[in-house]
Amino acid sequence: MTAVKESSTRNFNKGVALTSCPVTFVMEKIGGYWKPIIIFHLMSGPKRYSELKRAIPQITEKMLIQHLKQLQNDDLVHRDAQAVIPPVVTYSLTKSGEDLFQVLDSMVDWAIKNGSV
Amino acid sequence: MTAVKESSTRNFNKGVALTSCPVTFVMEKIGGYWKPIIIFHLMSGPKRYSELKRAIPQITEKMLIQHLKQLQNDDLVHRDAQAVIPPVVTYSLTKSGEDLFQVLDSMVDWAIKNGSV
DNA sequence: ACAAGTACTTACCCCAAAGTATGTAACTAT
DNA sequence: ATAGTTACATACTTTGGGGTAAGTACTTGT
Repeated sequence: MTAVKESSTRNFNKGVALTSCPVTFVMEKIGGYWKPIIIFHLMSGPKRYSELKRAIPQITEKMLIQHLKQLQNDDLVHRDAQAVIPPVVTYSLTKSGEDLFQVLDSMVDWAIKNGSV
Repeated sequence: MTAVKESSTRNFNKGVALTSCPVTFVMEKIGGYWKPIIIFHLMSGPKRYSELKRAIPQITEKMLIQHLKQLQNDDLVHRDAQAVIPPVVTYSLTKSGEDLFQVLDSMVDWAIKNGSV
């Protein structure tokens, strides 16, 4: 157990910045490499786990379920599992998840304007 | 020198995903804890280094200049230094930086709607 | 003489995110 | 019998972002 100072900036952020800065709030939800990509693929409709895997070949299975779980916890993605064998698990965006379209869209706009692709 | 496998997902991303996914492109520019906050503070006009420091008390000086440098390299922020003593260095948003307003704004919208603050 | 302010720089540490590799349960098709 | 499919789980390692602490050069105020 390595102690973390009570007064560290990290702790301060966890308590204050994350809840008071809306942009950081969003980053916490869709930040990282894979989340926006997963969300993007779910924008075109619900997908099975294996479909997502094929749609994003570079992602490892660990990263895929890990992020799907986090997205569920953040109520951006809904998981529907059918109790059949082989299992059929379908992921879809929640209302909050769908609402992210505006955010991703403005990002794409900016990227196009500013030298990407 | 620890070798990194040629075929690692990371390398693949550096070469492909970063340039082909606009959202990831944006994340690379404004991702992380401090960049959006710094940009936010520059939205209200040019600021001196020390002004930024006072405006964001939790940030360390190392993080502040580090990110200011990265923002310069990404052409989001402009640095203006006057050769006087004590030094006067002013940071301001470039056109690209100002254009980020739409992106940050849509993030704030979403955050308000979805349970932050 | 020396503290204080300005805009940094440098060395070092820590941890969480990301990646690698492998295993599992339950069934189906050959 | 055994290979394949589906949707995961788990142990281990790496790496980069972020943090701490301290120092620098130059000048002004007391």
